[in-house]
Amino acid sequence: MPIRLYNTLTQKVEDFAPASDNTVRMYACGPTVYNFAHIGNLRTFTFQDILRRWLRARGMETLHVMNITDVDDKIIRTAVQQGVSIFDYTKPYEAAFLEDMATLRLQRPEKVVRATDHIGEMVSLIQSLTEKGITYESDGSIYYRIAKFPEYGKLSHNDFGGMIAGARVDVDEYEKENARDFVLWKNKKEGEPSWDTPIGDGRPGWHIECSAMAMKYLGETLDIHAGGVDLTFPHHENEIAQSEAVTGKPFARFWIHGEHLIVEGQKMSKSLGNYYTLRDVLQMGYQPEAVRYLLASVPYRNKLNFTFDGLKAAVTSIERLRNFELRLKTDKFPEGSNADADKRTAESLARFEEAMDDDLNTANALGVLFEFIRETNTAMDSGGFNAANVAPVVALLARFDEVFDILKPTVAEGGLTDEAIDALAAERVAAKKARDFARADAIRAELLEQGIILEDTKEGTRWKRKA
RNA sequence: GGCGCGGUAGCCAAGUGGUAAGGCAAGGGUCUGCAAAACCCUCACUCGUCGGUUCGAUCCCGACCCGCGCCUCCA
Repeated sequence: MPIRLYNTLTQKVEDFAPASDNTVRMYACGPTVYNFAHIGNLRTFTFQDILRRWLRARGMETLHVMNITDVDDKIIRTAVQQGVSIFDYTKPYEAAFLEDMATLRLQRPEKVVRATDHIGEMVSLIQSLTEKGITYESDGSIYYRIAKFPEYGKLSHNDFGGMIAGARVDVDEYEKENARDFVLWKNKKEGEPSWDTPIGDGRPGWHIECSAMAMKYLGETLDIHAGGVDLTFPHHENEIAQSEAVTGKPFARFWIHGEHLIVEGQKMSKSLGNYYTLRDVLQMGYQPEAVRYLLASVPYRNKLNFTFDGLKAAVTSIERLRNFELRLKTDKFPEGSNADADKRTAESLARFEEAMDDDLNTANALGVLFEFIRETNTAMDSGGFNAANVAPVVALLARFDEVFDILKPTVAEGGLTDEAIDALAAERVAAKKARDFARADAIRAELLEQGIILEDTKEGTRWKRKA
């Protein structure tokens, strides 16, 4: 079965394959770097990560471009206020964003590109639009006349036809012919950064950057354009208008939108005090994997209710998965092979993949895996699992972790190394053997303080890091 | 008003026209120097409400109630 993805454009789940060769050309709207990313932003980027990882797991190559919006009204306003250049203002947030991505184990897209490095491309695109008679100028700014693009509204499934006639003046100081017309190039304002170009001294509007950068790196028709739901309109609608008016070709074959995250049942906002960055959550003592697991566990088209109960549940779930992996790798199983065990593993792998193929149904995929783990644990307890059955299970877990990536613990800086833990664990075993339980318990307590849990099993003592 | 999404056990959540996955929590048990950890078992006659279609509906249709998103910057 092919991978099936929901396409906002057609409002249907469709079979997906790249248009040409084996490379998926995808563009994902990245962050505006005026602040630290919050967990809501990160939910969207986690969904994009799951998407790209699953495409790759299914044997495709990805050419994934993510933009960094490093110029917009908010950035300019704040930078001017602080008396720094927009570059100096955005630079640390851009770095922080890339750091957060790495912390959350979000794979780096093949290309991460800045808006301000592509002013020339944007200007060319605006010039092409002007040549086609789609733009108009007002007060030194250039606008897109949506009346010239009859398909306007096809992505967000809105009919704007009736509104074209009712020309209004926008509330800001720019004159527009139609309320829906949007700015491509903003005239320079005194005291604000600008670029002196053939179309004037000014700065780009928000929408043009994505069209320009996407087409520069990925060609006129992308396989996938992804982003948060809120971008569907107007941002993505405008991208379509800009790009297709110039090329006459579909801008993207698949439009994939990730739902938002809410916090404790409410929209996240600073005024409600439920606004969290990744850094905030990690400071509370949670591991990045727990955040990643929680963000990935709800299918991307559903709203995700981020709660601390949910985060704790994620921690415990990860432990269950890791415990199983640990058992698989440390238990001694009888020689030979059990046919039922292999059959169960093969079927679970197939069901896991089928769930992921089904529009990235991560909740279902996790269900398959947990059910498999319970059944396999039972088989292990009752002797229905042999040494030769281990390898396929290891492969199944690897397949799972290829996309979820939560099995490997994050080792804190300055924490105990594996070798140091091994040594202490061995010392405790010796103390136990000598029936020096006081010493043994002391070591156990000491390790626990460092987040290391010791487990005495039939095969001996093993240890693990707390999730 | 327009477009769209959702209401499944204490919480999160999958799902199908044929009688409810999974995770967490809770209760019980196995194991153990004690403990911890681990593992196992139990846990929705019921899927917002009311009608309809059907041999049969949580899943299809209609109405209604509730919550939410977008239509303005926003992941």
